[in-house]
Amino acid sequence: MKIVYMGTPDFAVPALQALAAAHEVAAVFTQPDKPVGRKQILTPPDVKVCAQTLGIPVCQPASMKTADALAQLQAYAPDVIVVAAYGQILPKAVLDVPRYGCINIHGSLLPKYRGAAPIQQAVLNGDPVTGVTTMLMDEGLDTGDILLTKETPIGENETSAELFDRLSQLGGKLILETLSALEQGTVTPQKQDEALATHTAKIDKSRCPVDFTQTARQIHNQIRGLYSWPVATAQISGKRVKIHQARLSAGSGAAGTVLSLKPLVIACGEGAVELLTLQPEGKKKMTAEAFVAGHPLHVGDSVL
RNA sequence: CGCGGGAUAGAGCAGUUCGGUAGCUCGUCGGGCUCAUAACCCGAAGGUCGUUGGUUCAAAUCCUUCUCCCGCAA
Repeated sequence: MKIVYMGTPDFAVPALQALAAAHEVAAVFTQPDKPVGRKQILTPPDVKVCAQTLGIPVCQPASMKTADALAQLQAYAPDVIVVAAYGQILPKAVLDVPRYGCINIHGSLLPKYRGAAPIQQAVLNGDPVTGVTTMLMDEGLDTGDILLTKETPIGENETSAELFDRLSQLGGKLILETLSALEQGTVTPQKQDEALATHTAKIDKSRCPVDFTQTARQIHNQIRGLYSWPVATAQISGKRVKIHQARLSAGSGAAGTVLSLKPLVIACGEGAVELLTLQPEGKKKMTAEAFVAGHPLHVGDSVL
């Protein structure tokens, strides 16, 4: 099949690689290069870098709603368009271009977690299982008919970053299966059950501060769900500190109390968490052991 | 020139205001104690204090040049 691929961040890279190995990928559409970081260096999206190494033509229209972009797309005459974390809503005119339609790879088991941050949301909620879904896109937000799904368990200590990585690989496999099923006509699109649909908002930094009066499990889910971006934070020794990684620990006490320094264990509203990797404001990431070595912190102190 | 923090022993920090032979915690190595230990005790090694130039009898500390790292904002 002749494919046009639309995707932008690292999540969309494995699927592109999988497709390029098995099909003809005529072109890749991705977001324009954007200034990134403190220095505002113009950086190409991961998918663009990947497409270039594969020798696939890249288009970066600012919007797919323009006549120019549409014409550009039509010129490739794709049989199918595969979309993964592209970052733009596709207008009906685009959806109608390929005869097999537009297929989206989504990082959850739809209709659960439609929207922007399905993977992080699954970890934040402490879900035991999640997966990827391929669906026929329609004009709604992740509301199209489901083609195939693949489940995977979420590890007890797995972070969003790790799950992202695994799901992107799974997505690559699933899209290949989906395309061959489509070609052979062995898949029937299934309507989504609206009653079970949930939405996930984009993650922002307002969810970063940790409230140690919550249960250890809630806090643990928050920390691993927000890793590696934007990362949970807390006030320790008067400084704002990012908590990169932590895990559940035995022990209990008044919420926010330091129960031990080696390892660094903090009591929560219920249970306790062991902090593993920290980063004070203006400093580099460091182990909890290193943090304790240079900061006035004692057993019995409170970090609330 | 968006705002701000930082660069001192392998790691994390103090010392910089008020210049005067570099210190703390941890780690490492050696020894001791112990049935034993990630615990405890004793001892040791390890730093041209990010770079350039300057002021001074004397600079981690004051002035100057540059480099790099990071937090926030976008």
